[in-house]
Amino acid sequence: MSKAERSDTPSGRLTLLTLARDLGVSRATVSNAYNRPDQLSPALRERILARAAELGFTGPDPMARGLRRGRVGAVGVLVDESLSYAFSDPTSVLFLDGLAREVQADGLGLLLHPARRDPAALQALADAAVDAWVVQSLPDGHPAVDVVASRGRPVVVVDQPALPGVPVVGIDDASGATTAVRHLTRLGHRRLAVLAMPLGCDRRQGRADAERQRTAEYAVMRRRLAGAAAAVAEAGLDWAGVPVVEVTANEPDAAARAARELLAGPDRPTGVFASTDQLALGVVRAARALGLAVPGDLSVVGFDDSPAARSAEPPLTTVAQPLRDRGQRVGVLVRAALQGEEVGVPPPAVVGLVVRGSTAPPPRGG
Amino acid sequence: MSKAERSDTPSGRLTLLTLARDLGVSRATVSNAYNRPDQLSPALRERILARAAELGFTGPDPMARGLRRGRVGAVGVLVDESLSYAFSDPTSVLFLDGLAREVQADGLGLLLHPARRDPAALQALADAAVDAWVVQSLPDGHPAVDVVASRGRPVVVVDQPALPGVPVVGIDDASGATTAVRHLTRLGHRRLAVLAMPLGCDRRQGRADAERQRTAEYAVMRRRLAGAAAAVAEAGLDWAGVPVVEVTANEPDAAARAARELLAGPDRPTGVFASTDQLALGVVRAARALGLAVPGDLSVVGFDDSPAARSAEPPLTTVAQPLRDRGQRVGVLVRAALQGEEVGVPPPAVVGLVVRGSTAPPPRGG
DNA sequence: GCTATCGTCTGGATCGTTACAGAACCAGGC
DNA sequence: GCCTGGTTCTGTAACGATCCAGACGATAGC
Repeated sequence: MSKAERSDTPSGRLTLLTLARDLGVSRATVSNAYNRPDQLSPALRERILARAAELGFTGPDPMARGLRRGRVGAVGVLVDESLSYAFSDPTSVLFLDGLAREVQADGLGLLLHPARRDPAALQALADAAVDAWVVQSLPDGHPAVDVVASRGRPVVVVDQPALPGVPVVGIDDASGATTAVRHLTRLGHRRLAVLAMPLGCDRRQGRADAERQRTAEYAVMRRRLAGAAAAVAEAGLDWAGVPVVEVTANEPDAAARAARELLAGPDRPTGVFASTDQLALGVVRAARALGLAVPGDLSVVGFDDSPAARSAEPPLTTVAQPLRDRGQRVGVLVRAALQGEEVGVPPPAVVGLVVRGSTAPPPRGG
Repeated sequence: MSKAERSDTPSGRLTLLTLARDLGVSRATVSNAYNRPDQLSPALRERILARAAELGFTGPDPMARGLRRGRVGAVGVLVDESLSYAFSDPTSVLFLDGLAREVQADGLGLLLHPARRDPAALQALADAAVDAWVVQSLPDGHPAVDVVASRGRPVVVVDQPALPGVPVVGIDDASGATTAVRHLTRLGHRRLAVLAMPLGCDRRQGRADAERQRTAEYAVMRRRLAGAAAAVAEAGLDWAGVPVVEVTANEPDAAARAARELLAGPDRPTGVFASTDQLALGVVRAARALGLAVPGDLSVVGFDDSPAARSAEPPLTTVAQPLRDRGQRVGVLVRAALQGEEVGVPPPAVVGLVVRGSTAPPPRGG
């Protein structure tokens, strides 16, 4: 027996060694009983497991195993700012669900960390024990992204920000937005407006000028606005004349507040492109509060095709993106990367317009 | 120099040792540069950190540190079945948000694991590297609960199930339900009905008889039903005559489906106690679809006081429990337990009825 | 000048596991 | 009898860090 084997500490904690000494076998054998059943006789394995249960030993220590194997069984997920936001946004919820479902096949859990900017939070990210990181829809240049990217573990980005050499799972936001706005112009709408999610971290509310649109920190919004602009130009209209209203948060309430003044004016729009379904729901609510009929007086197009869009009253015309699928696709990439495969950047998923009840031709007088 | 120090592997990976050799100092000193700045001269520390940045060394390996220190910086959260459920339920969302906010002060993240029953999933739980577990509202006797409880780490349970020696953060469900139903009886309602969340894992839908109520796997529902029964008895009514309808999921849609048949009958109730706000929202929706006015024809009381209850139309009368606070309280317990403090079972939080617009005296003819 | 104290830094032990090379044993074939 | 091959088990060396007791100078106090 080696020195270690002979050591006779009373050992409050239960370890492989405890068990091995108790049974008079080597640590390696106990380890094999758990990890490689084919490496020892079934009889001995049975004996080991039985004695383990007796002593209350519940298996190898996860951290020690993690160190040795280089795996902990956790996928880090960097979500925007507060968890409640990540949980309130249906897009995000379905994404996380899809991701969790996919990675749980490998026994992986999701380690959620909000992407805060303070040093303590950044340090916590650097210290987080994960096998890979998923960065979910963060603004360009967020310091937390650099931290996780520098840890040398596989990284998969969702939507944004683009990182050199890092696969991004996303959709063709621009063409989705173009389709949405084109739907409105083809219906005959000439007075349009756009509702935008936050364009920066400063939580501004109100008209976003061209400069603000161009310098938006969220790439997704930059792309959707650009797509919308393209459709507007295509219809022979002036993009500068289309009010783009930035909302403080991607929530119906905030959108309703923002939409109220937009719809109260004299030259109110007849067609609104809301860049997410959450915003679209708010627009519909505001319209109703002002006595406007949707789609009679006002057409609203959303984006995402969240569950709420389907069950809304009226059901929302929206750009459909495969929400839960995205999570799953990210999970597939993560699993592949963890198996050492080189993963390329997948092409953006296709999006298509789903026409429902929230859009119609503009009112006669409009 | 020791044998280890002399070792001249090319070392693809960057470790403390790499850096120490490069700088001609000991591993301990490099470690101190990161963890105990007061243990070495500022000049040397600066030199170490600078060189680390140069070489691209981003700090000590989290797993090795985890093994040595006995901490990984993760709180495991065992959530019911699928993550999307945990994310869709506002109760759960606010709870998780409160928990995350609290524990992030210690740099802890939330490791989410769905509580599945298959062996692979249970194994994944046993192998999860966490400092503590939070069990969120699981049915009695769920095998996953045993697994996490047996790992020897601190455990805090939310609502249910009760575990010997484990602190539970919860509310006085029974008295909350009693208050809610009493509110209806005091308004003069005599024909009552109750909507219940799932009582078991078998996702049944329909009337739940006394036996089913008594043997419900979810303690929270057992308590709320018992509380409701008490109020009914108090009003001199027969609990057996009050239909208790079990809904397949805690969602407005499912509740609306279940409520439809309840409200369609000839002797439809004039007052419904929905055991969660989600269910209450569904009842209101179903009532409206049937042409019943709330609260004119039907009074509805919810439970939880979720954000949706406040902004619903009409705003829901409901039993208010401090949702985000609960998360924070759990976080406090977890942090305390991790600091080695003995944590007792805190008393259940107080709940109170918030009377809003969804309740009124029964219609005259009723 | 001699000890006590302080601030810095080092070496070795340790955390609990898994990977790997090889020992011990048995059976079978020539 | 000797070699080959297979199964089963052992011992040692990592994995990458942190903790702790002490070494080493320099400074201060007497």
